Amino acid sequence: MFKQAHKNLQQWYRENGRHELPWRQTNDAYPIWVSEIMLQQTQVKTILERFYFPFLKKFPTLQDLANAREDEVLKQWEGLGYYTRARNLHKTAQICQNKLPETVSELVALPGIGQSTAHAVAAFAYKTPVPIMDANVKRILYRVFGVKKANDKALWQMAYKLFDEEHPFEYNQAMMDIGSLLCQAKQTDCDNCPFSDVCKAKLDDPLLYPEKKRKKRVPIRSKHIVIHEHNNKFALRQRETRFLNGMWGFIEHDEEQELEPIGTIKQLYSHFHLHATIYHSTSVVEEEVVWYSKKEIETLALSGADHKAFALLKT
DNA sequence: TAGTCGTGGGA
DNA sequence: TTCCCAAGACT
Repeated sequence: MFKQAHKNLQQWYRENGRHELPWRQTNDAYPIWVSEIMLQQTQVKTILERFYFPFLKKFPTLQDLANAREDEVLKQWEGLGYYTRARNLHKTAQICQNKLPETVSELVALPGIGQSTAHAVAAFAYKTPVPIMDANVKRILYRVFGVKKANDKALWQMAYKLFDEEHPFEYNQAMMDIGSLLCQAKQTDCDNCPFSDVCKAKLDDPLLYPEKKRKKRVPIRSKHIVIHEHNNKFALRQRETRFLNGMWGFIEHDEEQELEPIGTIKQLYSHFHLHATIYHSTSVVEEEVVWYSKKEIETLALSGADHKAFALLKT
């Protein structure tokens, strides 16, 4: 059915694929898995420039990661966001120890590995002949099949229909690259696309596929963050909440404080916007806290908002 | 199933 | 500025 398209795709991939991506330069499942977790909801550029190499330098092997403390893993993840990814990465390393499993069913049972990542690891690390599914692939599927709306089940069915069982590894890598380079969310290059002859959306307007769901505005939440200082040390707590779990931060209040603010910060999260007023205090702290020097704080994993707050104090 | 979970790139 | 959205998982 897609024989000619598959042939076009193989040639396109040989000539235009992103072969230089570092996680394509290895057969080791460990760095491939790390890259897949990092790349969840995160752009390639960000991972490539700031996180992939430092993380692997700090934890070169699966065992090194398993033997690390969770605090160390979170520190390496600092600034990347979705910190549950880091804690699940650590958990999975401790479960597997020597080697990541090869099958989709075993992989998907591990913390932080869903259907999408399980297929990606199986396909890229172990060359298992299964199709992958991610934002790039989804966009191509919507367009090739001319579908504006679909659930996961329908998308997986389309993925298996379009799949090239003869050259699964190259096909999957190519799908990522076509989605990233040609079949983008807001821009297409249909003239150079291997699916040009079979794409249904090309007959219409590709940018109308998939249908955009209008987002709801996120609420603004106000907080009051107090940086307590005593003997050149600062009061921090390690969060035990679901939000930013495991991350260190200064003392937060919902209510306005009887202090002179040193400034305000804004932090944009996915589901709310934070407007925080920052205070500096030398009075006693009633909450249970840990006191750290400025140098010690640099070794802790802090969220973006806490970094902004602390920066206000230092200037 | 819809909400929760971070941050930054780019238009 | 404001918005979308990027190699999703979990509840």
